Amino acid sequence: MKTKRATAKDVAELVGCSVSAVSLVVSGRTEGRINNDLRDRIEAAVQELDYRPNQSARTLATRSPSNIAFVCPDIRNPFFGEVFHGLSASVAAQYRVQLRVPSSGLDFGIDVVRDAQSENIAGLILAAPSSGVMELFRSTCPTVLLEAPDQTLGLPCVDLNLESAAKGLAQHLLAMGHRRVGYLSYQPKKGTFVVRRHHLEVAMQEGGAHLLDAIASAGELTIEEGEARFFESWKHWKENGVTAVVAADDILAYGAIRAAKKAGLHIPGQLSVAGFNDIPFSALIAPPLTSVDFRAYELGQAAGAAMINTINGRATNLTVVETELHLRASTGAATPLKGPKRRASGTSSAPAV
Amino acid sequence: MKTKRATAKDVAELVGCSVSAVSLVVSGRTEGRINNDLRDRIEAAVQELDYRPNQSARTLATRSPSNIAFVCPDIRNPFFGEVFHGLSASVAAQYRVQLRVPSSGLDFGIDVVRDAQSENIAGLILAAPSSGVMELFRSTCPTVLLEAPDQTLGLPCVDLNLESAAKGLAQHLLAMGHRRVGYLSYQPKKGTFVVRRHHLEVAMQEGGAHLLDAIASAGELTIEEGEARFFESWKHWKENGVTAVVAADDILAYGAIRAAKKAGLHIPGQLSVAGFNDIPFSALIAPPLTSVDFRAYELGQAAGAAMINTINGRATNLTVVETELHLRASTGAATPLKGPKRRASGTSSAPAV
DNA sequence: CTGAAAGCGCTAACAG
DNA sequence: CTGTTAGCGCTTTCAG
Repeated sequence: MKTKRATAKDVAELVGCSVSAVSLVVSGRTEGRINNDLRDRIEAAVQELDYRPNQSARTLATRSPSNIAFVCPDIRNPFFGEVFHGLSASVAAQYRVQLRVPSSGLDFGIDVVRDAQSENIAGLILAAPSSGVMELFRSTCPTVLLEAPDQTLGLPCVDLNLESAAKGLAQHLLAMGHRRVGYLSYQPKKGTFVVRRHHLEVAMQEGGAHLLDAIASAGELTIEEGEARFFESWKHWKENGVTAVVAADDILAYGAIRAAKKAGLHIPGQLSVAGFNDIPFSALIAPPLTSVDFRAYELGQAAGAAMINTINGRATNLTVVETELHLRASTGAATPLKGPKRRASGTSSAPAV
Repeated sequence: MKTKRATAKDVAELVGCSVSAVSLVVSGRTEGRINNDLRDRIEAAVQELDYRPNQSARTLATRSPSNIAFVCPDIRNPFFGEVFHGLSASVAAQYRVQLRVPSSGLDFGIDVVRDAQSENIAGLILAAPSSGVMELFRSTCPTVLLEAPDQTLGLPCVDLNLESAAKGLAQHLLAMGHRRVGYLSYQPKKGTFVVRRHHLEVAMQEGGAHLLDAIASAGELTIEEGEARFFESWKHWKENGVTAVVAADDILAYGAIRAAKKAGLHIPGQLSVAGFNDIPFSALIAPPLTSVDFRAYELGQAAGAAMINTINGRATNLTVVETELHLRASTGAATPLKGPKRRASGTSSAPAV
């Protein structure tokens, strides 16, 4: 069963020729080098032995690796799956892409990056790297950063237009009359999350509104965490007249919705909820979630294109992928209120749909 | 910037020693071999040059690869992300795992498998391989199959207990009075889906009920496909008195729910819906979906364990991971009906929640 | 047209 | 204790 994998030497011995001949034949550069008879015999032997060249050895010899590594924090998040898909498709003609994620926990550390670097890879893509990782990072091959605003290393980046995303969301909420908005954050030190919150806050303030942070930010990107952080913060928010909550990511928003429902709040009657990312499930939950579409597939494609350019020495500094706000039923008009502070005592129970 | 990666030779030259010395030092086997002074100087040079051994070259030399490849159909499906996570964690002490997926399309072909095999890998894990792939497959290293019932090659397998899953679901539906159940299938030639449907049908029949296939099975695992197939089949189902629909996967069930709602059907009042997989979002949609939990993380862990065993020559034939039925609001009592056939003409519109 | 030889970066015997 | 040698599987000059 575990037939030892055939090597070029095996083929050569079977045919009675040299290894170089089989090398030429399998790589198809037979033109004017190998006569047709020999070629046919080699090809037959290749078939028979099911020989396929050892890619690692080939890479070692040619110094032209055939795969690029994609490192991301958590592949369970459908967002990264979609990014991976776009990336993979856009480089498929020339490279295979292999995914690397932390074996456990919430985010990748420098170790995962170094593991990837220690293989022979043509390029490296780092998705949403933490500042901790970037401090320790040393480039050893063409590298592209994805979703890494604030990282001022000279590396090519592909970022989302988070400013327009946040601004769009803010304007929507402002137009609906929201002046006090709770914010459920995640990884407050990671560039992409810093920026989301920042632009949202700026835009809200320009509209004369305020962002109120949750008591604590989510430690993990799970529904449960979103739920727990919401419960923890709700008293504080309620006392300060919060009429809408924005979550740093849809998954947390799901948790917020669940918690709000459990607390007997009607959405959006008593509380509006919105998120970032717009993963496909956001349109299906109850109520459908207002969210900013991050165009994950495009992001992956852009990363692939940037990678190819970088490998070819035409490094692009920064690519920006646009985002799109999707308005759904989870956001609605703010409950009318009089002063800047209101005591939303109890709940005037509208049927929680 | 793109400082050429340092090699063992570079380190040796800087220190003025042989490459073997640095090899011994970096791999920590310095005991009684290298004197402390030399060791320290080498370590200093390693630091200075930021030397890290080329893993591919090391593998080539030692013939003991350090990573295992995981091939799966579609990483956008959170199920596989979770499996990957479990797998990754369970082999972390000894191996890194790298993911391989098709660059586009819905399923991996033999090409993806061969790409993986052509690297130096310690093991290969194939998730839900199609029969087409398995026909062409030739093992070149320890291989473990995941979710591959019906594949009678002599390879170690990790499967779900699909029989108890389907039986549990059937019994639930039977108890609720359902006698005509629509079935929304996906990839009807892939082992895992064949088996899901089969056991469901058998269990339904034992209870005197029938499974009615959709007009066509879903070509892709997306909400849209589920929706389209439902619409297409609903007339047929309705005419035959179908009171519940089971989807081969939760994602399709989401589509069915959306379609049913659009058709003005109340769930579960007029139609019950259930799925397989129980991805985390299933508890959040409206209405929450009754589904069979596939324990993705455990499945991944089991695959990791089976892999380790196989590598160590103690191949396990088959590992079965249990499943668990989660009852939620999407399933309820069948609308009372008189004969085996009922004309559910129109819709007595109960408010679609 | 074809084979022998060198070398990619590393490790593992074996001498000194 | 340390360096030299050989070789992992492949590609690539360079002679013949």
